[in-house]
Amino acid sequence: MSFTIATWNINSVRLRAPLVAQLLTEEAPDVLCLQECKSPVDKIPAEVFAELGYVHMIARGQKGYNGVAILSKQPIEDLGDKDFADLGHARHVAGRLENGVTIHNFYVPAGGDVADREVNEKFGQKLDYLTDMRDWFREHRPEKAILVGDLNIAPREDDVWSHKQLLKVVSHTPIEVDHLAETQESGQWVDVTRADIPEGKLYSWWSYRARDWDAADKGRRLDHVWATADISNAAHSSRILRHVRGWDKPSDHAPVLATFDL
DNA sequence: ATGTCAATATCCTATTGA
Repeated sequence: MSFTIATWNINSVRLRAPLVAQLLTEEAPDVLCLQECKSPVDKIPAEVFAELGYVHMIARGQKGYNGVAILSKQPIEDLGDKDFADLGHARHVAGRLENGVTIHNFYVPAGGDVADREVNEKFGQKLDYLTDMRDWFREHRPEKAILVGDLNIAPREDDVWSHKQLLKVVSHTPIEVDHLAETQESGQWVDVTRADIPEGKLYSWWSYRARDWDAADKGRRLDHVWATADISNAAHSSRILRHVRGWDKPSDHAPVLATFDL
């Protein structure tokens, strides 16, 4: 069986429910993982998605900030969530499909503006969140699992528009890249997107602040699809839907997709 | 490159977060 998973930081699921519906209609992924829903779970417009066949949803939410949801055409068992680094935020939820595949949906803290935990508490929280992820996956070695989400780090030089100019910018600093690498190693996660598309610049986020995001093209690959080694070979056809960033009233993130033959 | 966008609280403007 082949199934396609998509991940998308939606930046308000209520405001952009029509865009979610458009993506579901045009791409028909089996599973869509959303981040930054910015909504309590009971106010997510699940009925809009159910009408399109996505009758199963597992979600965690809070008022105004954060929030993650997994929409699925197939039944998905709620495996719970973990409040990594004890921030009291809704940033993770996990589910299991009937084929036995576990899905982790993450929204890693953005980390604020200054890349120094001594003066910026949010940066420390981001590093602690990643360290807690690392320790947890060391303790609970994932198998037959997919991890997706807005990890808020662009690890490779070709994951950013200018490696040199972003070395001190939160999302691409060496300490963040190191922390992300340790998390990836602890779960023996394979970066599916880069296994599929190993060469060339690849972005999933473009700032709202650019006058012309498309022309400037100063993007970063913050959104990721990882899989454990036992199923990563089944992945193919990875895509980042850049054109979605150009939709009316868009999210600043584009959806990232991968297909697995399992 | 201090620009744009969204949610909230208090109210139609400021603050916070990204």
